[in-house]
Amino acid sequence: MQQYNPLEIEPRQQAAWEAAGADRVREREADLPSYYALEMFPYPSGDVHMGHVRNYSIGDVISRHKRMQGFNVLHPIGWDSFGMPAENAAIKQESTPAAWTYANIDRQKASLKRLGFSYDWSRTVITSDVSYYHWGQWIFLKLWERDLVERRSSPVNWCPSCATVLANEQVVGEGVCWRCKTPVERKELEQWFFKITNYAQELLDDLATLSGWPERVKQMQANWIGRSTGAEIDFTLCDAAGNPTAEQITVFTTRPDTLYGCSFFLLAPEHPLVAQFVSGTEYEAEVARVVTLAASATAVERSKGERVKSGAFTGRFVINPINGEKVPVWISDYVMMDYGTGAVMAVPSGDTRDFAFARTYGLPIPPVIVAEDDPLYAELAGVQERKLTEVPWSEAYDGPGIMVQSSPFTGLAGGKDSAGSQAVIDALAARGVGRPTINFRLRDWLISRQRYWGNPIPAIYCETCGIVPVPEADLPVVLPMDVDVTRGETLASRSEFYEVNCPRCGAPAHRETDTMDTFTCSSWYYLRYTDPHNTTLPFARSVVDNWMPVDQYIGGIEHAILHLLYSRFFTKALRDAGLLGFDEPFENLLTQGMVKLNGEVMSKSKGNVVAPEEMIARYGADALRVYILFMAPPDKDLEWSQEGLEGISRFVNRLWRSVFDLTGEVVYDEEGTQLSIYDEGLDAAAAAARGKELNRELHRATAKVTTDIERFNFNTAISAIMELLNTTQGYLKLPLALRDAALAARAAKTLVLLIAPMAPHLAEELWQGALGEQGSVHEQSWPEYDPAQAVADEVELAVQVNGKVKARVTVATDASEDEIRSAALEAAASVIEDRDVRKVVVVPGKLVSIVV
RNA sequence: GCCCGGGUGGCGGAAUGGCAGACGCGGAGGUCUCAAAAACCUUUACCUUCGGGUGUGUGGGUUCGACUCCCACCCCGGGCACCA
Repeated sequence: MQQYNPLEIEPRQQAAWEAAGADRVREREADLPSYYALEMFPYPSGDVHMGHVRNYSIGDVISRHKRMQGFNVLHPIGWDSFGMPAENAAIKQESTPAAWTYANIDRQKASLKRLGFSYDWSRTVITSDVSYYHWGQWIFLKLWERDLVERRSSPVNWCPSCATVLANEQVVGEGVCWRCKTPVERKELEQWFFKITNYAQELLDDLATLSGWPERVKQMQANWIGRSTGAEIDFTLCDAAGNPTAEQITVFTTRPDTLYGCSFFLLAPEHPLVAQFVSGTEYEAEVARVVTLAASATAVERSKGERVKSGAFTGRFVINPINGEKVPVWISDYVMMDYGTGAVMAVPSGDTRDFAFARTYGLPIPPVIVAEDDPLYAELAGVQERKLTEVPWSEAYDGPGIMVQSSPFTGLAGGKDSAGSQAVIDALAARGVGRPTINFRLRDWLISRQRYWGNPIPAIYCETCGIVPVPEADLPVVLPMDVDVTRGETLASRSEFYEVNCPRCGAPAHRETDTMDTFTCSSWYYLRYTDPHNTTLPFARSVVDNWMPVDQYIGGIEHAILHLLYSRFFTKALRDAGLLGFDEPFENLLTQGMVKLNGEVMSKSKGNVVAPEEMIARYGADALRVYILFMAPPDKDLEWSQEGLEGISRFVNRLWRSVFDLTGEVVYDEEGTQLSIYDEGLDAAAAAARGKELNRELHRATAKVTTDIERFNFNTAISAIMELLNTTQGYLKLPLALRDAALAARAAKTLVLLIAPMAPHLAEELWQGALGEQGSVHEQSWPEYDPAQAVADEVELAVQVNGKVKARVTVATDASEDEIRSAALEAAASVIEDRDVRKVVVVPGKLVSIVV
C-alpha cells in the first residue's frame, strides 16, 4: 500500500459523497430524532479564511458525530450576501455588487466543498436571491401589521463614510461605525424602525432560560438591554416667585429616595423646552453658548466622563413635588436627550456628576442618604427638617444608607430599589405626581439604509394616501441587479423601480428607495433552512416547529449583541404573529475564539493571513481540520503555528500507516522503503501484556472521545486518539504471528470511527480501502465502550505522608480499602518511622493519604 | 466606575478537591543512511551538596490533600458607560 496522499483521496471522496447525496437531510427517516446543527453563515466578502475553517470544522464534527449517534441531522449553509462591502468592491473593480457577490459565493462554495463539510447543499440559502428576500419583505409586512414597524423622525447615527444611517448596535467602541470605524455623527432624520423595545423585558427575562449559552454573551445582552427600575416624577414649572404654572416636566430617576436632596434641575441641551425658556432673556447668550458647545462635541468627546461639566442657568424654576421647594432649572451637556426623558432631578449629595456640577456652579449639596458608619449619621439621624445644606464630603455617596432630612421618610432605608424609594413613589403616586417606571437602555432598531445593495423596503409614498405598504400579492419588490453604482446610479434613478402607482388610490406614486439593514436578512435565515423551497410562505409552521430551535449554534463572539439579539427579537415577533411556536431560536450557543498570528487577528489589511487553500494544498483538508480543532479549546483564541500543523500532518500519516499495519499490510513510500513499524522480536508474554493494554486503551479512548466531543473539548478528544494511536504502535511492534487478529481489527476500526468526524476523507478511505468495509464510515454507528474494561487489573497508588508523596504501592484494582491501607502503611513504614499514625484517607484508584 | 472572561514549562495547552504539566510543538541524544529527508527509539518544569527541596500571578484561609473552593490584591483581554 502507498503512503497517505490526501490530495488524491479528498477530491475523490468528495465527489463520491456528492454523487451519493450523503449529506442530505434524511427526510424519509422521520422516526429518527432530529438535530439541528448550525454555524453562522458567511458573508461573501472574499475567500474563505481560517476563522471560517474553524467555525465550520467545529460544526462539522458535531454534525457528523450526531449523525453517527443516530440523529437525523440538519446541517445547512448559505450566504449573507447583501451589504456595503459589495458596493464598495463594485466601485473599486468597475463591476456590479451582484457580479462581485456571486463570484465570491462561487469561490467560497468551492473552498467549503474542498474542506469536506457535510452540508446539505440542496438547502443553500442566499439572502440576495429573490426567492429569499421576497419573504424578508413578507415578514416586514407582517411586522408592520402588528405595529412593530414605524417610520419616524429621530436623532440617529450617521456614518459619513458609508453614507447611511446605522442602528445603535452598529455603533461600536468609542462611537465608531462597526464596518469602517469612522466616527459616527448624530442627525435628526426620518427613518424606519423595528420596535424591538416592545420586547425589551422578554428579551431580558428569557436570557435566564438560555442555560446553553455562555454566561458572557448573556451578560453582554443584559448590559445592552440595560433595565433600570425607578420612577417618573412630575415637576411643575413655576415663576420666579414660586407660583406654579400649568406646565410640567417629568424626570426619570432610579433613586426616588433622594428626592429631598434635589437642589437643582437639569435639561439636556437639545431639550425642546430650552430655547423656549431662554428666548429673549438675559440667559439666552450663555445657554446658547453651552448648547453650541455640546452640539459640536462628537459622541466620543461628550462621553468622556472626566471632562469638566459645562452648564448654564435657564432663568426658570420648577417645584419639587415632594416638599414644594423651588428649584432652579439648568442645562448641562451630561444630560442625554435620548435616555429617560432628557430631564434630570439633580441630587448632588448622591450622584457623582451632580456633585461635580454643584461644586463647579456653587449649588447647595444637602445630604439625604447617610451610611450608618458615617460620622455625619450621628449628627443627622432622625432629623426631619433640613438642617444642613452642604455635605462635608469630598465626593457624592451613592450607596445604601438611612434617609435623613427627608420629613416623614426620615429613618427609612435608602438606596437603589429600597424601602425608602418605594415609600416616596407611593406618596407621589397617591397625589398623581409620580409613578413607578422601568427604563431600558435598548433603543428601537433602525433598519433603513440609504444603500442600493439590500432588500428593498416594501413601501410606497403616495401624495394623498401617505406611506402605503406594498400589498402582499405584489411581492416581491425586485431589486434591479444591474444598478451601476460606479456611476453613482441609485434606485431612485431607475424609473421602472421608482415610479409606481399607489396601491390604494392608483395615483402616481413612488417607491421607498431605502433598503433594509442586512441584519434583517440574517435574523431569520435559520428558519428558512428548515423549509428552503417553500414558494407560498417563508416557512411552514409545522416544518419549522419540528426542527427548531437550533440545537447547537456556533459562531463568533462579535455577534454577541447584534445578530443574536435581533434573531431573538424576530423569533418572538414571529411567534406572536402565529408563524412559529417557540420562544428562543438557539438552544445552545458556542462562541468560537479567533485565529491569530503572532497575537494579532488575521486580516487582509494587516497582511498577516494564512490562506486555507495553501494549507490544504500542502497538507490536505483533513490535516487542517484536525489541526484547527486540536490547537486550542474552541471558545479560546487560537495562535497559528505552522509547526503545529506539520505535527498534525505527521499524526494523520501515522494513523494511516498504523491502520494498514493492523490489517497486516505494510505501507511503503515512493522509494519503496517500508514505513510501517518494525517487529521488535517480542515474546508471547509481552504479546499478552500489550494485547491487554491495547484492549484497555480502546475502551478508555472511546469513552474519552465520546464525552469530549459532547462537551466540545475537541482538543482533548484528539489527544485521546493520539494516545490510542501511541498504544497501538506499541502493539504493532509484536511479530505478526503473535498479534491477535480480532483485536488488531477492532483497534483499526475504532481508530477510523473515532477520527471520522474530524478527518472524514481519511476515515472513509481507510474504512473502505484498508478495512474493506462496505458503505460509508459516516453512516456507521458511533463505537460503544465498556467502562469496566477501561481499567487495568492492578493500579499504582501514590502514598502521601502529611500531604507529600513519599512512596508508591501497587494493588489490585478491586482491592478493599483495608487491603490498600495496610499495603500503603507498609510501603511508607520507613518514612513514618515511629511517629503515630493519626489518620489514613484511602481514595481507591488514586492515592492513600497518611497523617502522622 | 459597573459587569464578564483569563493568568500553569521554551510554546499551544491537560488535569469530577486526589501523583501538576496529558497530548502536541520546540530542544537534546540515538537508530537507519555515503549523506540528508522521512520514519523509529530515548530524553526534556526548576534547583540540588543527589538525601532531597521548590513549583500553577501575589498574600492569606478551608482541607488529610488546593491549579481547582473561600477572602483580599496584582496583571492581561473583553463588554457597558456622564444611563440619571
